[in-house]
Amino acid sequence: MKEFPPPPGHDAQTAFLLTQVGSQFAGSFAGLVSELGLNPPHAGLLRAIAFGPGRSQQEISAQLGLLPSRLVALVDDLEGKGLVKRTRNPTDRRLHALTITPAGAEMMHDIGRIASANGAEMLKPLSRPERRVLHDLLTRLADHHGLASGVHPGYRSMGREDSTVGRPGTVSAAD
Amino acid sequence: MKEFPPPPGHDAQTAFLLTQVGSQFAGSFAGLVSELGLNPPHAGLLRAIAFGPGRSQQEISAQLGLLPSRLVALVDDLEGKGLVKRTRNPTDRRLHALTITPAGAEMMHDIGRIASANGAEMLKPLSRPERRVLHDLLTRLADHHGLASGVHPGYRSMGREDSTVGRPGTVSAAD
DNA sequence: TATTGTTATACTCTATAACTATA
DNA sequence: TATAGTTATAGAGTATAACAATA
Repeated sequence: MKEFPPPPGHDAQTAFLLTQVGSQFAGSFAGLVSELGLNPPHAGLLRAIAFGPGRSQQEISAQLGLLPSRLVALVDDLEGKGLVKRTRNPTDRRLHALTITPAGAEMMHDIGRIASANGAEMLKPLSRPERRVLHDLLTRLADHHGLASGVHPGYRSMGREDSTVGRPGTVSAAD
Repeated sequence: MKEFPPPPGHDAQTAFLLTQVGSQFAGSFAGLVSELGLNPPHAGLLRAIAFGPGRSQQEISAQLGLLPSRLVALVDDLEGKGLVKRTRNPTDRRLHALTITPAGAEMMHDIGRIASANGAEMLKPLSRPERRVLHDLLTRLADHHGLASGVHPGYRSMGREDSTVGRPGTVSAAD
């Protein structure tokens, strides 16, 4: 079998497909978690707290790469729903340790079911071996680009100060 | 070789990886086009006009699935940069035919170069055969989910009226 | 004085609705 | 009256900066 080189722009098309399908998957997941009264940032934060309980808001916001002021609103939401709890650290009363409640653990379970169902539905057109191949390829891409496991890059802070151009750099729809 | 079934949640992890990597790619592309003074919606609109010139704003907004009022602002931006032109239809003076200017065609070329360079950079960890496999898998996923070729789902209108729940359904970071 | 968390504020993006002109 | 485009307005989402409590 002869190897034909890819046509010019092939990589661009592949990359575009990746953002297109990725956005579709994300939108589908967002629609499902919204039925639980949450949005994707909520789900990601809840997950971060569940997997590393007892940490301060500062630590969590640093891990997820979001602003402390934004974290406050998200934690407020989750606490208002009784899914997480703030506990002041007695030795340093400035720190608020974040933990999930039993209701939060249940919610995590529901989110997991939703995520599995969503993944199965979205990947339905691929056979199981093909899904494994896709998983392998995506894992290598994620590793190469330094994407922290379980942390969605949508959390990353945007707007660089160091850029020579210094354009607003809006991301909008393509995120 | 024995076939092992994937562990539970494997599909969910694959789907998450897809959104994660897709968001990374989209952000990288957004950063590059911002150096041209555009954002991804600008680029997508310019592309739509270039590939189907002479159509009305109504037609374009329907194709891309965005609101007419939003299209006005985007067209204003592109027209202000001299990349597209509005021409009133003499037979029905309500219609504005959209066409790209020579500068717009040049910009399309620049965007194409950027997209190719970005794609090549993002896919660098994969061999050419692997990129072809990835392209094939993604194409089948896109086809199955009815994603129009070249139209990013970020354009789709959000907020459904028909839903039984009727939640805001914010997409935010995960898009 | 420095740091954690919070609140206040502004800015961008997007969506809804009112408006103008053409038909 | 209906439609294409536009403008005005309001609503989220997000970022910056000021603030109070604690160290």
